[in-house]
Amino acid sequence: MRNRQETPNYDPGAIEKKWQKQWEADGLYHSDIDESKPKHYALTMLPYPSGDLHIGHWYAMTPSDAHARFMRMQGYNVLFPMGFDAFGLPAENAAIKNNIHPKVWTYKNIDRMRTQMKTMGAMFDWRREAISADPEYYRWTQWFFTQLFRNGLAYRKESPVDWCPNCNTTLAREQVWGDDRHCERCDTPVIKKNLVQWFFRTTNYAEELLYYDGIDWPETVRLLQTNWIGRSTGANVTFKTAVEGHQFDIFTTRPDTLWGATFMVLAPEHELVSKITTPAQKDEVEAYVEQALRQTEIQREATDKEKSGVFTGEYAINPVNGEQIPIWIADYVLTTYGTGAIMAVPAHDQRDFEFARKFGLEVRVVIQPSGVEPISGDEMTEAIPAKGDGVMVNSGEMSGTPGEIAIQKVNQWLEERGIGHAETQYRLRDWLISRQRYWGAPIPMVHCPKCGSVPVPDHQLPVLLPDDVEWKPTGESPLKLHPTWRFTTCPTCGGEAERDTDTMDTFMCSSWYHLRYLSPKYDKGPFDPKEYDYWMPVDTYTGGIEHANMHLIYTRFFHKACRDMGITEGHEPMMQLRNQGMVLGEDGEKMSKSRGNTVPPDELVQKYGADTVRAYLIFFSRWNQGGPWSYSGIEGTSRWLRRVWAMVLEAPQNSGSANERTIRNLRRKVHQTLASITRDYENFEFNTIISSLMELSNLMIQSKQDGASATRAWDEAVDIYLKMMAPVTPHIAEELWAGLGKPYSIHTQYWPKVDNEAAAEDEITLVVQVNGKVRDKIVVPADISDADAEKTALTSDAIARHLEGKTPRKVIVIPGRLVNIVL
RNA sequence: GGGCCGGUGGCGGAAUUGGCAAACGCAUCAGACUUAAAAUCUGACGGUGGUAGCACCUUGUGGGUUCGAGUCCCACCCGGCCUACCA
Repeated sequence: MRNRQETPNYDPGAIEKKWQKQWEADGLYHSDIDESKPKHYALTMLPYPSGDLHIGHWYAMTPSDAHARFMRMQGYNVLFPMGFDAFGLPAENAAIKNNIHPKVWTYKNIDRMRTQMKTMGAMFDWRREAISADPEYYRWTQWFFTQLFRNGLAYRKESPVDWCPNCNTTLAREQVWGDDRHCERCDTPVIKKNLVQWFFRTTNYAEELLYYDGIDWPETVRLLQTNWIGRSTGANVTFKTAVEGHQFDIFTTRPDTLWGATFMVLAPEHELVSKITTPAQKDEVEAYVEQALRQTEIQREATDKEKSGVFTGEYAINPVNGEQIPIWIADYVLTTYGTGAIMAVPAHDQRDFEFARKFGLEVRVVIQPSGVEPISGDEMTEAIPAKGDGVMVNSGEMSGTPGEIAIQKVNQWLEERGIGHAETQYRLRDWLISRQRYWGAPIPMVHCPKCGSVPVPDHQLPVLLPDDVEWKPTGESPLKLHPTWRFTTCPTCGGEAERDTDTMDTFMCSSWYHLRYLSPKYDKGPFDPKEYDYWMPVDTYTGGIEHANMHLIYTRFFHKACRDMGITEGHEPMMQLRNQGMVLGEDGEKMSKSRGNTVPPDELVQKYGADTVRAYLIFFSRWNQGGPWSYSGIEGTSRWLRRVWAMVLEAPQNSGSANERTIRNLRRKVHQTLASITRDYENFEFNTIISSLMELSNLMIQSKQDGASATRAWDEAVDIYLKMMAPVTPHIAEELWAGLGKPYSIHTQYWPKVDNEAAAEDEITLVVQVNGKVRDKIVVPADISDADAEKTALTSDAIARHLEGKTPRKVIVIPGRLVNIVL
């Protein structure tokens, strides 16, 4: 109020535009190879150009940007690129709805979102922008496909696959969610279809993907991936049918229960079913198979469904004891896992138990748990899981083997007899890559009646996506309906051939975008090796945890496959991963248009400025946790920035000189804050960065009132303060920095160093407890000895009152903190 | 059913990783400034009792370890996420 005349108002709209222009004009955020500096590749997951920048994008990108800026001030040459994951279904859906070409829709959205993103003031190097729908980008996506094909990592097969009837396309296993098995994009329950599709051999890497050596990834992501990959160990055992001697393998995690197998179960789709079924059972079996297949088509539903199945009429010989046991078929056995056939041990497996009880099959106990009465198969009401503490019984010569060594011993026994061998199974499936949609990178393969599937040669890439296509979904690939596009000649024999009319899963595009950023215009390969050698691997990667089992698995697979093909180096693409949580609406619910609880970032920027929005987003909660938005909360952050503005610019009310104690306290707080904020930036703990800055400005404002503003300590405090806030609130920091006549730009300054002497406390508050209860607080010199601390504590009046004349049994002294007197 | 994460004032959240619970902010209340309002500034603000010094209670519940537990261990309750006939 007093200084309105001379102090300009904080006008974020004006200063933010000004500096964004200046930074762009100066190329302040261009990052080029510089061998004299250590490099830091900071990456945040690229957005899909949905049309509008969402507050979630701000939430994801702001801390990523702040951390990148911090690293830059730490002396690193930082690369922080941005681009667009531009292929994908929403473009087609919007196209259908509004009758606008997917390409037009997508590129219009990109322009809009790029403009919006620039208002964030992030240090993106836009020269490195990559857009996955550009032909110069997907040329290399296609090139990678042909590389994978040539190296045996891409193959084509017919199989029952997940089909989304709404999106009219197949999906990868990872893109089918929830207990009702719905489409990840549109929530429609998926159905099964038998189709010929392209797959990548992700399962080749199942084992290696379980190792996270040398990378710093959150425990939760590693756990999600580990569970998804689903490693289980056991044995494969070969059985024969009794009559015709057909061989078939089963997988079991409990080979030590082999003697308890009282029947076998094949999946209805198992190839042996038609061969072994006896004439008497034929009608019943065929009816069941048909019903099971139809059911799969509708949906292989319901976990708590009643067991069903049919006897084939044929028996199997149990290789461990020569017994004949009946072979059934049942839909609780899946073709897609293991060998599609199991031995059933009802005494020790709940599913088998339910099946046995329903159909009156024998239940035979072969593992006797310790400390329990011998159990009888007839009397059991549920299966007794075979745990490690049991002992094998009713198992011929293996009887008496203790549980801890049973599996290993049986495996050895099986191997010696050539009956079976130890085996590891993974739940992970190969990655289904074909999509029956238009807006994607065409699969660069040609199908020739003579030569089979032939990859399009490198010099013919990219296989361009034609513009003149009827993209309305019919269940057929739109490219198939194009009058001419699919007809071509075979690259091998020159004969008439057809192109593959499917496009690739967009997760293929995003599996390597971090490589394209290195050199988005490079045309001799997917990336410039010079750039690769300098920048890779990604040092810090940030993004949502929802990608744990999709993008983050795919990109690791992709990198490992490329390594084995000699394209990349190292075992992992991203060294450090950090996940953000989710900003919820003010009502604590997930934001959605239908709920009406979305938060529009553009309006907030207009009202408060980008710096306030950035600061509030990282202040309101722990970043990896997320939480509800608050419109009144952001007012507090806005208030803080206005206070800082006034603190730096307004003429002091008290221009006298501060006393020594004020100066000492000011410097101590500044350097203590610097130490804790430095640690917070390093650890991605952003919310406490803001609260520490608020605390410090509260003290600085007080110091200023006490006459500190004409001192060197004050200048130092302001200098450090602006540098500490620069990564989070880059515009106001730059403006105030410039206003003080300091050299442009604050963002190229080095991070200040902590003065440990200044930060040291010379007095501490000694907490004195009696029997663990705080009874006194005494200010003492910081370097007080344990003995003196004890003496001081014991002589306090307040303590004496609580001692009631008794002699302490024990006194515990925690140096610099407290004394606990135990009576 | 299995796995994981979480539960701290009216609200969002801090807590040096076993050492003063509630930092910082929001909301609220009171006061200053103002003709008035906004903005700004000052103060109060976990609960109970007391004029007060102070005392007792308090981190989902119950137990345990420890001189000392929001933090470690055991059991349970609640909420969220993932997964699911995976043999």
